[in-house]
Amino acid sequence: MSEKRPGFNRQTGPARKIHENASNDSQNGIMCRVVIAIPDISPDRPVLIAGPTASGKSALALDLARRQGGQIINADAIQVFANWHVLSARPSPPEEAQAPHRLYGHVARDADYSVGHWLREVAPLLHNGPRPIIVGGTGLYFTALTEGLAEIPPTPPDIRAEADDRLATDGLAGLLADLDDATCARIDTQNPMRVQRAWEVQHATGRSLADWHAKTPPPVLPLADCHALVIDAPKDWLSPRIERRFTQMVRHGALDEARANLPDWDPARLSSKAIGAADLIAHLQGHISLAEAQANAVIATRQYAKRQRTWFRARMRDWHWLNAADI
RNA sequence: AGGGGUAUAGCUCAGCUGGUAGAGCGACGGUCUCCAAAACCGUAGGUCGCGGGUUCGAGCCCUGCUGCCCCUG
Repeated sequence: MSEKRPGFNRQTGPARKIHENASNDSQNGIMCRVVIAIPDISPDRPVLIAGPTASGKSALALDLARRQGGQIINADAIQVFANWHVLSARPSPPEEAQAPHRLYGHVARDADYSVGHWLREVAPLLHNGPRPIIVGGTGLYFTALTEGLAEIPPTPPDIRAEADDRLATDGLAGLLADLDDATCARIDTQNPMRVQRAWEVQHATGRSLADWHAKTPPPVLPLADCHALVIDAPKDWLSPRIERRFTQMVRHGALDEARANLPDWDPARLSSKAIGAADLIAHLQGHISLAEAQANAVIATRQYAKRQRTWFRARMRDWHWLNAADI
């Protein structure tokens, strides 16, 4: 009874309702009554809020900021992009007005971005300005923040292009041939992206990925120094919300947003990977119906939520788990 | 009503001249230290519409029925 299943190892600290209020998300048109039961949160420690899409983490963050003060910092790989506001479920302007928001929509749609960029942008914010409330669904970002990330220089575009080329002509084997055993043992050698990453690091820096990893610096924000909250959102609870939310997105301008991206649409861009983007574009191009686009997007979102849950369960065992239905 | 076609995994479909079924997608589980709303790995689903018959053996042949599609009237 004391041994809980891995991934459901919730801490059972002193939980009490710290507030109860109703908020009206004017942009998304979603009325939500927020009643949360979380442990004591001191107003001067950084707060981390991770959770699957549509689990209500943004509302929780905003609520905390309004109540205790603090700046809300985005930890979502897609919400950083300027071109998808509604579709990426970014806080609405009225919401953003209620507390300082950082790292939202500040990256151009054709720009590169990655954990490294993010970590470099977050670090200075941790010691300047109000208490950080870092919220998002990108597990890798949180892990990099609290467990450390090797300080590998960004991959130059020409190296990336060379790797793309090499992969296209010689396949995975072509890239693997250049890697050392230690690196091969460390990565998924069947995964083109991981292999390419290792190859790029090797070629751009002259050092192996395994070597860089071995010299990972200490984390920018150790878990012990903050309140780390993960929202546990079971599939059956989350799926209907995902479906409903996409309908809301369409109702609130997701199609117009897609239309604005249509003229120079490039599926290869990172910002184009926003779930639903390609589907809405396909619909605007007359390839599929809106219903199909919607169905595809909902499926992709559910699959994404599953991957998030898997990451959280595996990597955030020591975080404080909150039941989504309780917040 | 007559003629033709079709009925195989949740969905879309493969299955050569008969030897007890496969794929893609979805579902489910997992991996992941720089494209992570990405990429990858694994698992489970089928009394082959129903009933007869031929055959050592039928998803595949014959036949009756039922559903759906097309054509003619």
